[in-house]
Amino acid sequence: MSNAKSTCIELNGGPPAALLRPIRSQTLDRRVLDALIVMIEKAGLTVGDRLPAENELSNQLGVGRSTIREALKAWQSMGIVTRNKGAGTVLAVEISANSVHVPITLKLEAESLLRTNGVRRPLEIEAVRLAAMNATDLQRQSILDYADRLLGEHAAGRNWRKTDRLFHATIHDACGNPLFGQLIGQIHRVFHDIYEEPLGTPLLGESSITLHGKLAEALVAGNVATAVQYMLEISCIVDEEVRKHIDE
Amino acid sequence: MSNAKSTCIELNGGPPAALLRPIRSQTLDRRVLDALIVMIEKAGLTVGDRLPAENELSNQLGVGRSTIREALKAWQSMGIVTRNKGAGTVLAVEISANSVHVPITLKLEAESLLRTNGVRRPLEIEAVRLAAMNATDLQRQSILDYADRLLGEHAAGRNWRKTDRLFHATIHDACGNPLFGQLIGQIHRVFHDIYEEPLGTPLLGESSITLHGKLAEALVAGNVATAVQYMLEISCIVDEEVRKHIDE
DNA sequence: GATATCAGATTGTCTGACATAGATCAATCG
DNA sequence: CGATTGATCTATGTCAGACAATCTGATATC
Repeated sequence: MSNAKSTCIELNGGPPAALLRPIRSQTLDRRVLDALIVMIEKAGLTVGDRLPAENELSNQLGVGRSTIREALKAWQSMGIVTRNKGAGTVLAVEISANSVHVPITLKLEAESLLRTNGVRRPLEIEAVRLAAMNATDLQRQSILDYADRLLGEHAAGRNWRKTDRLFHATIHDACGNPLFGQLIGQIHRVFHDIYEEPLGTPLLGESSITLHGKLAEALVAGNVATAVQYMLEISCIVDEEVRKHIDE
Repeated sequence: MSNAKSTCIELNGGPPAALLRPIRSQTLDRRVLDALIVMIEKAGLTVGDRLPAENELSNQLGVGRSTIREALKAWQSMGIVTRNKGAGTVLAVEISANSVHVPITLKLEAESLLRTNGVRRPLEIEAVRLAAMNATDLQRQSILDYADRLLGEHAAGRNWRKTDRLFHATIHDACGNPLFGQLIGQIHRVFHDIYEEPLGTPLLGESSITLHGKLAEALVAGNVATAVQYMLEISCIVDEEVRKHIDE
């Protein structure tokens, strides 16, 4: 292996991962992050676990604390870790050596509420289409269960938001392409963080609840066109709610 | 310039007169970025312009250089600025006070080449659908022109990649929702940075060139269904190219 | 048992210093 | 005269040490 004149540990001999090379690692903080990924995987750290302290990383990797901080800052701004004064740095997403996190930014203008939903719509619809074709029996059963629970909770006047999230997450999972769940999830986070939380009111209208039940039935039955149609209607209801909100 | 005191805008709030104002102690680098946005807008800086040096920002804003660096690191990791040793920090995207850049990360696994194209497909198709319905006459003419140029360049054996980019960018522009262009553009960048550049070979097959011409005709004629169909075929050709590449 | 307090741990910030790569410009040589 | 080379300046990259602010957990107290 590469056991050259390395005063630092394995910062210089980054493993040339198979096929998916983690972008060009020339700057020091990039290599720090690469080393951190290896370290995290070796230690089996997962979401919620705490990373070693900055000073310890600094000693262990043989780089200054500022470099460690800048590397972690990059991860923090991308949402990969969360850092709290006094508490430490904790992992916020799953991460492994054969995955690479690509930063993307959405530039939102003041009037982009409808536009945000506009890009979410085709993604949701495609996810439903794929799920209706590819879902396993187990997944179809889960989707049905969540839909029942959703209708029940709504009828009982209880909080159905969490079940709604699980319902859609199951669909995204069933479509077979995890990127759909990732993208839609983050766009959903945009909705929540940028719009709902500051505005104080949820944008998801209750009128879509019954459509969720019909969507589940069609999807589980493999009725692709019908399921897609219901998903489209659900998305359009969000548009209406947004317009109603803007008018006020 | 005005007095130096006014440039030190309420970042520290004055240590002696520090009231109990900050209930929610926003982190310092966050405030640095907010101040930077104001500064950029006031100075009229745009893409390609250089920001003041770290030391100057440190003096003007009254915070340590490490804080400036961490703030800029966050912007760098989100692709908002690029930084080069000796050269300085330059703006990479338009930024203004009434826009917010939302960080999103795509976690790519080793086998997600097809999956990346999988999420791009519904976005491209929806963009074509919207463009076919909403494009202005001027935009339709541009799309036709670029398609002609594309076919001509391909027939002449010249490099047609730039024209291809312009062709699609015009469609994204014509769809009326700038988020489509943003998302697709960044996903395209993922393709290029992560896959094509390390692998050394372009994935866009030449067989799709003729389809571009048909797509342009259908789109310009407002024939929505036909245009969508051609866009779908183009995207599927990319899938085939990817599969061919994986088999080798 | 519940609360208050204290010590340790950890990130946030500042300061100062040096290293390194890009940019600029003048001097040199063909 | 033009182009290359070299020196110098500028700005980011990295390091080290220090203190502040805050959270965690254990201890002490009622």
